Amino acid sequence: MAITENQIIIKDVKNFDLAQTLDCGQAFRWKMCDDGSWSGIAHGKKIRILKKDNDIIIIGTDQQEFETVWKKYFDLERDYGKIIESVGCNETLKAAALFGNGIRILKQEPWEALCSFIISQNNNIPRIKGIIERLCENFGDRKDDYYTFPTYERLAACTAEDLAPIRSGFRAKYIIDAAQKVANKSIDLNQLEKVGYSQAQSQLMTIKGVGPKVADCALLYGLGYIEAFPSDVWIKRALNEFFDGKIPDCAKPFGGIVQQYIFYYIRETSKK
DNA sequence: TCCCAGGCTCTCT
DNA sequence: AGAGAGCATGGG
Repeated sequence: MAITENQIIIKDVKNFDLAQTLDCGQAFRWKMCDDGSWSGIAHGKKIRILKKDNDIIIIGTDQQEFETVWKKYFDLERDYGKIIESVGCNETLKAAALFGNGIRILKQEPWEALCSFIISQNNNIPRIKGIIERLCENFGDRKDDYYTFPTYERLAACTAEDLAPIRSGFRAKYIIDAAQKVANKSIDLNQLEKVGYSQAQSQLMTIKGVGPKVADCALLYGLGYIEAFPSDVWIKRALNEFFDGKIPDCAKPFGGIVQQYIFYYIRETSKK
């Protein structure tokens, strides 16, 4: 790894395609810039990231922050090549994994993941992005030219009418219920990372508007449960069409990653 | 215009 | 326990 004043370079990173990872529907605050780099906000910080050959360059950070924040966020210590190899038990699965071989599962902040996927229900990705942008602009903290993701404390103090400007529809009351349950400690998100998948899922489902799918998204993208397998309309269609309704056994230990390969594969190949 | 979207709640069998 | 309507909003 090479370091200069305001950026770091990570040499020879495998299985990391920025577009595949940042625009595959797992996170909603990344934008591609005119020069092909990507700009995003996470953990209250804004960075730009780009790829040059097989090197990853992160602008707007330093080594200390990289070690404590971005290394984990971008899941850089996981060997995705090995996972892709081990799902060879099924030809369609293998094809999907190879097609999306640059996807990494981002380890997002638990509250942001939970809140974002509450917003995602019965919704489409462009509109999810818009709602989240308005949520941040209205209730996040301003930091020079951007807004952080709102805290649950801030949203716990809101009414559904207060959230009207973000135009989230019927989801507003769900956001508030989630924020209140986290704020008043009836749900401890940090604790959920340690209690095991099933326990964590059922606790999340005590929130109004959180069912198995939204819970699985929070578990996978926010709480580090790589075995969580969010099953939305796209995945259900794909499972029925290609996999007899359920994922092959060889994929189960890292179902969430495989789920993302399938999601990306069917959506990209169905584009006109 | 119309259909549908990274679903869930509520009600009625 | 299983099926189906309704939900807010707006992208394509």
